[in-house]
Amino acid sequence: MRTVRIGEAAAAAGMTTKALRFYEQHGLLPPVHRGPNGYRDYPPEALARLQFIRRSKAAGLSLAEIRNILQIRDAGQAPCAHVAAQLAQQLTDLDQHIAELTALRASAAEHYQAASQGDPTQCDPAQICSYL
Amino acid sequence: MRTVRIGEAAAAAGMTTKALRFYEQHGLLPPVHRGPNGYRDYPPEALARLQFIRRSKAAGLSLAEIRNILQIRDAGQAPCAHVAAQLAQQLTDLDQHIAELTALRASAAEHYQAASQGDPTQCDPAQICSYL
DNA sequence: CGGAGCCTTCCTCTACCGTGGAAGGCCACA
DNA sequence: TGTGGCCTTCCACGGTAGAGGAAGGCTCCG
Repeated sequence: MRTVRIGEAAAAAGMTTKALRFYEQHGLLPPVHRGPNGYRDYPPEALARLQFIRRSKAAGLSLAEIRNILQIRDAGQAPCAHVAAQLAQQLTDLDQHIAELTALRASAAEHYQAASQGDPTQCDPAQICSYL
Repeated sequence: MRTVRIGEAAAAAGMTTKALRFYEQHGLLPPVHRGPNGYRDYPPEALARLQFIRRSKAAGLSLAEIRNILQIRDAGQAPCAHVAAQLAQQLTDLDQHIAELTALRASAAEHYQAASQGDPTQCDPAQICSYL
């Protein structure tokens, strides 16, 4: 198992080198060993961590939340309970967000009905558009 | 009908003075007449425009979209057709956004099920958390 | 005359997640 | 030796809709 440079690690995880440096800078990746030329040298195990970040992002977690989880794991604890709590919060947030968008959609649909059936010649210029 | 200063206009429209200057700067409000002291002097008709902006924002339109509508009206045309098209687009966008969030919610719910029922002691540290 | 409360402009900051580019170093191949 | 392809750092930008504040001018009231 050889170490890889940032480009290869990024490609293996389906990310960009920019993203990896960004994650390191923001505490999602520990400072990695540097070769004599200053290049980052990633051990093979780093890939699992990158993939975890990927999965978590896909699950809708923010980088801050992912960082929290990683810190728990790095402290030697199993983050399962924290992950469950985070996901529960996520569900609540999503439900509220979806409800808001759904309400907005209903309101937009009403406006749309009015606007598409309305008569432009009856629109009062002073009101700009009477359908909004 | 007297002209009003920015504070009064903003209060009447339920906005802040910051917002009014911002709208002017971004082309939603035409440059307004200034008094001899440099203060902005809003004519009473300006209120309708502000309220239109308010309604449009409440309908979920972005400032850019609102600006487009206002430009059409300022060009002497009735923006109804454009408004209808904009709202139709808005509906499409909302539907897609809602669908995405709904899918994300389902996936989060699945993860949550797994995480809350899982056994932390069986979690492989190398994977950080097997429920994500 | 003094102070409160408006107004002006201009600059910075918010949150999110990186992307783009500049300037320069390192390495291999022809 | 040159050239292309990696790598390094650091700075700026994007989109959204303003908020916050500094420094200074105006106006009204007592």
